[in-house]
Amino acid sequence: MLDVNAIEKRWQQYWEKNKIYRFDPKSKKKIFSIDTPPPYASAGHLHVGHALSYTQFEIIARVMRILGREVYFPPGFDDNGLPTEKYVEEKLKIDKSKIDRAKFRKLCLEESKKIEKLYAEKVFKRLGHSYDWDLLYTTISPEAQKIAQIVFLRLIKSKHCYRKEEPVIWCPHHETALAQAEVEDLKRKTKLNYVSFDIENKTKNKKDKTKNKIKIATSRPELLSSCVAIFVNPQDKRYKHLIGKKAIVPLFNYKVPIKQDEKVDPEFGTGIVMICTFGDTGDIELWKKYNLPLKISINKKGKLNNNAGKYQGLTLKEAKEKILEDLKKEKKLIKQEEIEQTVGSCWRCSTPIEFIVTKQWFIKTLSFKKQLIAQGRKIKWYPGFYRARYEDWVRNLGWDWCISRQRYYGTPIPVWYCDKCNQVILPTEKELPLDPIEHEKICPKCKKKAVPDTDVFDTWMTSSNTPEIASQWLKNPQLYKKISPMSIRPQSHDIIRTWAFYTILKSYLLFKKIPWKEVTINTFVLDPKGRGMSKSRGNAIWADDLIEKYGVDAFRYWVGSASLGSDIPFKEQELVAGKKFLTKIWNASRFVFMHLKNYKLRKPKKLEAIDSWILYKLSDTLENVKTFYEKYNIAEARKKAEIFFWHDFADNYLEIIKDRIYNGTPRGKKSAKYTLYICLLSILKMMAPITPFITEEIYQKYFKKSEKDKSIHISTWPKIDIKINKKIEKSGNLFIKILAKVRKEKAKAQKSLKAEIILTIDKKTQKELKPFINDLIAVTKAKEIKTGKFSIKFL
RNA sequence: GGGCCUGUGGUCUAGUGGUAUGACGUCACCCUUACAAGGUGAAGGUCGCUGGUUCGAUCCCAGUCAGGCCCACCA
Repeated sequence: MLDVNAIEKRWQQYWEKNKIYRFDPKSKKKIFSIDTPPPYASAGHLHVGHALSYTQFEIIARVMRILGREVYFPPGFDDNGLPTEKYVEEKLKIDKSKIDRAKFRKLCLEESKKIEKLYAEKVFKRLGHSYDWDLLYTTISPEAQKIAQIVFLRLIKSKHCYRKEEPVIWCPHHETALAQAEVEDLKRKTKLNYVSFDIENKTKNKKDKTKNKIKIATSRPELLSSCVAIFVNPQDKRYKHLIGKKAIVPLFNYKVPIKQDEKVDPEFGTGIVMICTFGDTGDIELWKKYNLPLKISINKKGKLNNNAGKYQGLTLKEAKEKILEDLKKEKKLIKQEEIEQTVGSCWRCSTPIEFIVTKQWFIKTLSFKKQLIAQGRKIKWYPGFYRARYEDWVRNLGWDWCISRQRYYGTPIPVWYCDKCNQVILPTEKELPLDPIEHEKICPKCKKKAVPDTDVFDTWMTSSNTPEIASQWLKNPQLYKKISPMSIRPQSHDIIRTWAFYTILKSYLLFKKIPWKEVTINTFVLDPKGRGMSKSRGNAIWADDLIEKYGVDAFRYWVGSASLGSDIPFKEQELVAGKKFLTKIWNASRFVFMHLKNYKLRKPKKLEAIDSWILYKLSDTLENVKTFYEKYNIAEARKKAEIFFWHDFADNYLEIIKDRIYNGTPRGKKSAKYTLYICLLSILKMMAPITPFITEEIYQKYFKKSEKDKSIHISTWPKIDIKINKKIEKSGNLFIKILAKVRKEKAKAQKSLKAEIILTIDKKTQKELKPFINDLIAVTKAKEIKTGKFSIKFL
C-alpha cells in the first residue's frame, strides 16, 4: 500500500544527501533566479497561508528546473527585526535595555540560528522545498549588515541619503521613528470637543458679545499648549472679520494669530481649526507653509513636557481628561460630540502615532516618483493589476523614507558625530560591518572624540537588499553579475509598499536598474467562509495538522489549484482530492509496471492506432502544460495534466488496451508497452513540480533503471517522438465517442460494463473506425458488429 | 473621496463575441484481472442587476448593487 510518510522521508533525505537542487554556476542552461522572501522563523505552528505562499513559488522553482533552466534558489531567514528581539527577551527572560547591544545581538544571533535550523527541518524540508541550502542567507548576518551599511554610505555619497531635523512619524510605545509604510489606519470612536477661545481686543459693543469669542472643534485638546495658529477658510463669510486678529488659548493664556487658508473645510466642526505642532500631517503642512513657530508639548514617550505647564508629566490620555475637566470648570468647553475617527497607528502595536521633531536619516523618494513608476513598468507583475497598487503608493508618497530607528537591535547606523563642530564622520567601506559604539573615532577637525550613533536601520533597509544579499553582490561579484537582475520576486501584496517598493527604489538609486524582471504576488488564504484568518479571530488553520493527516503531496496538490494574486478559501475537501490523486497515480503505475517488468525502452517500428492516438494527446498535453507553466499558471497546467492522466490515459486508454496487454500478439504488446512507458513517465514529469514525493517514488522504483537522471526533478521535459496523423487522431476521438455511447447505454440498462453485446453502427462510422476495430470489440465486449443505426443489444 | 479586484449550478472554480469547464457534493447503476479512496452515467446554472454596441454577449461599453483590498481625508 501507499505509505506517504515513508516516501516523504526517504526522498527528502535523498535529495539533500545528493544535493539534487544545487545550483551549478558553470551550467550552460539559462538561469532562473528567485529573490526568495526570507521568513521570520517562528517556533509556533505553520499557518496554511504561509505554507501555501511559500510552496507556491517553490512549485515555480521546480517547474523552471524541469523545463530546463538552471535554477538559483537560495533560502533565507529574516532575523533582523523586532520579532527576534521579542522572542529572545521572552525566552531568555532578559531586558534588552539593561544589557549592552553587542551582547544582546550575539544572543539574538545564537537564538535565531537555533530556531532557524528547526524551522528549516520542520517547515521547508517537510514541505519538500527545493532550496539549495549551500546558498542560505540571513538578514542579521555580518554580510547582510555590511551590504546595508555600504549601500547607506554610497547613497550618502550620491546625495540620495541625508540627515535632517524634521517632524517625523513617531511611535510613543516603541519610542522610535517610523516610515510612512509602517503606519496603519486605526478606526475608533472619539469625542470632538468644542472649545471656546477669546479674541484679543474685545469689541465694546455690549450687544454683540458673541463676536468676542470663537468656537473651535478639536479631537486633541491635550495639544492645546502646542497651538501656534488658528485658521479659517478665506471664503467663509462668518469669520472674515477674524482674519488678522489674535485669539487667546484657554488655560494657557497666550496669543496666537488667526490666519486664512483654502485647506480649511468650512463644513467640519465650526469651520475654524487650530494648528498644533503637531497633531497631524495637516498641521505639519500649514506649519511649513506659513513658517509658524514650533511649540512641542510631547516627549518621546508620549508624555507632556514642560511646555504643557502644570500638565507636564501626564500621558496624553491623562492630559486629555484633565484638560477637558479644567476647560469645563472655566466654562470653555461648550459641547462634545462623538465622532468616528481614523488615526494613523503603529503597525506593530496599534498605538496612535505622534509627530515629533528629531534628527533622522532619510533616503530620498519624493524626487524620484516619476522614475520609480517607470521602473515599475519595466517589471512584469503577476497578476498585472498589482502594478497599479505600486504606482498608487508611489504617487501618494508624502515623506522621504526615514531609515533610522531608535531601537536596540538591528543593523547599526555606522556614523559618528562631533559634538563640537557637528560634523558627521563616516567609516570607510573596508571597515564594514561595524557598530559605531564599539569603535572610537576622532573628529578630524576638532581632534575630539566623536559620539557614535546609537540608532539602527529600519529592517526594510536590509530586507530591500535581498537581491544583493541572495546573489552575493560583495562576496562573489561574478556570480552576482550573472544572476542580476533576478528572474522573479515572489511576495505577498501587503508588502508591495514596503518590500517591493524599497527594493525597486534601492536598485534604482544604486544601479539605475530593476532588481528583478518579474514580481509574482502569492495567493492569499481565507477561511472556509471567505474571511481572513487570524489568531484573534480564532479561525486560523495550521498546515502541520493537515500535512500529518493527508501528506505533503496532497497539501501541495491543493496549493497547485491556487492562482497568483487572488484569494482562495480553504477547503479541506481539496486535500481529499489530492489524496485521491496520489492513490490513483500510484495504482496506475502499479498496473503499468505489472506489464513492464524488465522492459527496455525501444520504439517499435509500427504503433497500434490507439497507441498513436494517446501519444498525440500526450504531445498536445505536454505542450499545453508547458505553456501554462511558463506563465506561472500552475492551476491550469495541473488541470490539463490531470485530465490527460485521469480521463484520457486511465479511464480510456488503459481500459482499451487491457485486452491487448493481457492477450495480444507480441507486436501488439510491444506497441502498448512502449506507449505505457512514455505516457506514464511524461505524466510523472508534468506533475513532479506539484507532487514531488510520489512522482520521485514512482520514478525511482520503476524508471530509474532505464533512465539516466538521478532524480526525476532534474530530468528533462519529455519530447514525444511522433508525427501527428490527423486522420488517426480524428477517428480515435470518434472511437472514444462511440465507446462513451456504449457505456451510456449499458448504464441506462443497469448492466455491468462487462456485459456482452451485439453492437450496431452505421457503415461510415465503421469505415472510419477501422484502425480501432479490434480495440472497440475488446473494450465494449461486442460479440458481433452489425451495420445500421447505432444501437446495442445485450446477449 | 480616489484607485484596484471579485461576483458563473448547493460549494469552489475555468473560460470565450455564438446560451458554458472541471472538481467536490447529490442521485442511479456497476464489486470490470491497477484502483470501491474506483468506474459508468444522471440531475442541477436566465454566467450579480439594468441599459447600450452587435445578427448574436457570460465574455466589449456605460451605469448600478454586493463583497474584498489599497490609498487619501481624519482640526
